[in-house]
This record gives sequence, C-alpha cells and structure tokens, in this order.
Amino acid sequence: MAKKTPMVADLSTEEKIKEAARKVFTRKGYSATRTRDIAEEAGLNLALLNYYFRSKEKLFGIVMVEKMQKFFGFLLPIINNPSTSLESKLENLSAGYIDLLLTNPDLPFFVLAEIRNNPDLITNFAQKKDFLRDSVFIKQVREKKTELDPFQFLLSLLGMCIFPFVMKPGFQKLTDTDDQKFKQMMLERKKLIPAWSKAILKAKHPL
Amino acid sequence: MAKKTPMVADLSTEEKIKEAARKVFTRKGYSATRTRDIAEEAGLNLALLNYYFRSKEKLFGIVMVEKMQKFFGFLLPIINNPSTSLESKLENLSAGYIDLLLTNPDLPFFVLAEIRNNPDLITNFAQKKDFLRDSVFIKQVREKKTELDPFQFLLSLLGMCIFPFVMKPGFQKLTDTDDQKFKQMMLERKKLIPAWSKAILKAKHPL
DNA sequence: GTCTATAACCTGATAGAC
DNA sequence: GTCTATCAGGTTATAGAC
Repeated sequence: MAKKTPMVADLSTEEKIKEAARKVFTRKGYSATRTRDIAEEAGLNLALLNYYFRSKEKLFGIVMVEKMQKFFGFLLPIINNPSTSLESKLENLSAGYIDLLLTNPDLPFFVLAEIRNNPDLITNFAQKKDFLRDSVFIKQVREKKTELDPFQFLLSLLGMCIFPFVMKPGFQKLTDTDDQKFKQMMLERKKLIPAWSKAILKAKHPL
Repeated sequence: MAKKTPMVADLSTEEKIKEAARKVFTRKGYSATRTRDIAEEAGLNLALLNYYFRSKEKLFGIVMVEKMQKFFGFLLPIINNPSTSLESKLENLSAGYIDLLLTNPDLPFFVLAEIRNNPDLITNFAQKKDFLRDSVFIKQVREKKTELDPFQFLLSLLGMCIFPFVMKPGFQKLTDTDDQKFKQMMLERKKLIPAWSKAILKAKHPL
C-alpha cells in the first residue's frame, strides 16, 4: 500500500470536505454550521475549505444543488411519466420515495428549509414553468375523478410519504421508536400508501 | 388621546420586541436571525433587547415555548378526549388544525425545526411519558381496525393536515397559487381530510 | 497541497449619556 | 426607559511558511 495508492476508504481531500459539508449542512442548516465544524468533521484544516471552495456560501451551494436534484430528480420523472398508469405511479412513487428517504432521512427537511429561505430556487429544479400543472399525473387524476382537485390529492400523497421523515426525531422520541422499528414502519408504509391513495380515489367526494 | 392612554395599535416596548421576535425567529430560525434584525423589525434600538430580555437565547426561549404550546396545546386535548368518537376526532382535528395553521402558517415548520434541534424538548409538551401510546385516539383506532397500526394512521392524518403548510412556499411557487387561492384550498381540505381518513379506515388492509 | 497565524468582519452584549 | 458608542468574542477568509 504505497502512499500514492489510496484505499477505497480514503477519499481525496476535496471529496472529504464535500462529504463533511453534506453531513453538517444537512444536520444543522447553513447559518448554524461553522466552517470549523466542517473542517473538524473532515479531519482537516480550516484553510483548506477556502483553498478548494473559495467560500462557505459556494460550498453550501454545491451541496444544496446536489440535494435538490436528489429530491426532485426522483419525483418529477415519475409524476410526468406518460407510459405508466396512475395506479403504477402511486406504487412507484410511494415505494421509491420511501426507499430514497430511508437512506437520506434528513433530505426532506433540508429541501423544505431551503425552499422556504429562497422559494425562487424551486423553479430551477422544476424543468419548466407550469411543469406540475401540465404533468401526466395531474391529468390522470383529473380523468379518474373530475370532482377531485388533483393538487389536493397530490398534497396528501406527498404528505403521507414525506411527513413521517420530517417528523422523525419528534415521533421517535414521543413513541419510543428506535431506528430499526422506524425503518420497519416505513417499509410497511410502502404498501399502505398506495392502498390508501386508491381508497381516497374511490371514496365519495364530500359536498 | 393622552400619552398615557395608548391606542390599541401601539404596544408596550416589551411587547413590541416580543412581537418582532416572534416574526423574525419564526421566519428565519434561531441561528439566522440577528438581534439587530429584531430591533429593526420592532423599530427600536438593539440595546433594548438586552434591557428587557437579557439575551438572544432567553428571548428565543420565550417565543419557542409559546409556539410549542400553541402547536401541541390544540392537538393533544383532541387526541386524548375520552368523550368524542373517533369520527368526531377526525373532523375536529382536521377543521381546527387547519384553522389554526391558516392564521399561523409558519408554525409547523418552526416547531419541526426546533424539535430536530432538540428532540428532548418534546417531552416537556407531551403531558406525560407514553402519552401518545396510551391516548384515547390510539385506542379507538385499534378497536375500529385491529390490523391497522394506529401510528401509521396518525402519521398520515397529521401529514395531510400539516404537510401543505410546511410545503406552502414551494407549492405556491410551483403551481402559481396566491394566498387567497391557497386559503380556499385549505378550507376545502377541512372537509376532504375527514372523508379521506374514513375511507382509509374502511379500506381493505394490504397484505 | 497543507498547515499556522492573523487579518477583516460580524454579532451579541454592555457602558454610560440623556 | 431609551439611545449612541463601544467592547469582547467568535467566524470567515487570507497570507505566508513549509
């Protein structure tokens, strides 16, 4: 193992910093993290952050774009897939999103926080203006059940998938649920949400 | 209108600071707000914050407790009310919570953020340990449908009520929905959520 | 490329005049 | 009680040695 042949475990300095930044920024947010926290987390000196990334803000920007792409890059293709049925979309979205969030439990809160700080950002990640209004998903809900506002339905669907992760720390404390049990619940949820969504679609619309 | 008879509009200095603190802290969170922001928002000098509240942290603590009590003080009594049916609880919770959040749209995000920063806090606001596990709501769901995990159901119910408000800025940007239209949607939602929750309770449980 | 030392700046808190 | 001016400490960013 010569010095120039790094093992898989040890990344380049630049990548070490990015990895540390991902971790600290997602946990504490932009304002509450100090560049020193990131340097320490990376096991490196503070000056290197500026050497590689010029500023805290630029480093954050890189992490932020990554996270946004992860969050929306999964969601939008499913919602706008013209070759799957609405029922398939419910199953794909629920199962895939919960898997994604199980490996990235802090992702939704980070994304929601960032959108609140800067709502204009969201337009960079929705492919085009009125993307959602014109999406296949919205059309399919409209065809299935004209009296139902498809955006109301989507809000509920997303809420059922995402909210448990936003609420995770509080929920676990309140119900004495450890990570293992929480994971089991979320896996179970992959089947519950499509079933429940279909029940909602079938339910009589209230006056 | 003598000097000593203030009009309803102008509050005491102390109350002006608190009101400004509520506004800025809820919008930007603890770390991102500077005491100078609060002073400016209140139209007062920075030194007065420390005169009245000793420190940024103490001022934040006061605002935070208020918000937590507002958030949980409404939820817990409904969930644990022994003299209402499960169906009534669904209706009361949905209607009441959405009304609360329409006048306090930033409340859920603030509370969720605070719980993430300090999960132990939540135990101060849940009246006793295992409050939720032993609650009337959980018992009633269990009686109604033994094969359904009542916590899964509660997560969905809360998600449907709360998530739209957490997502509000992004949703509005993405769908070109102004505040007036958003409010209409949420009022409509007060009827949708109980109907949908009941449909979930009636739906066949997936294997 | 990586480090130590330090500059430049920002922020919470206080002193002291009014 | 309220203000201006300032301090003390912490934080980002950089200079310069290695």
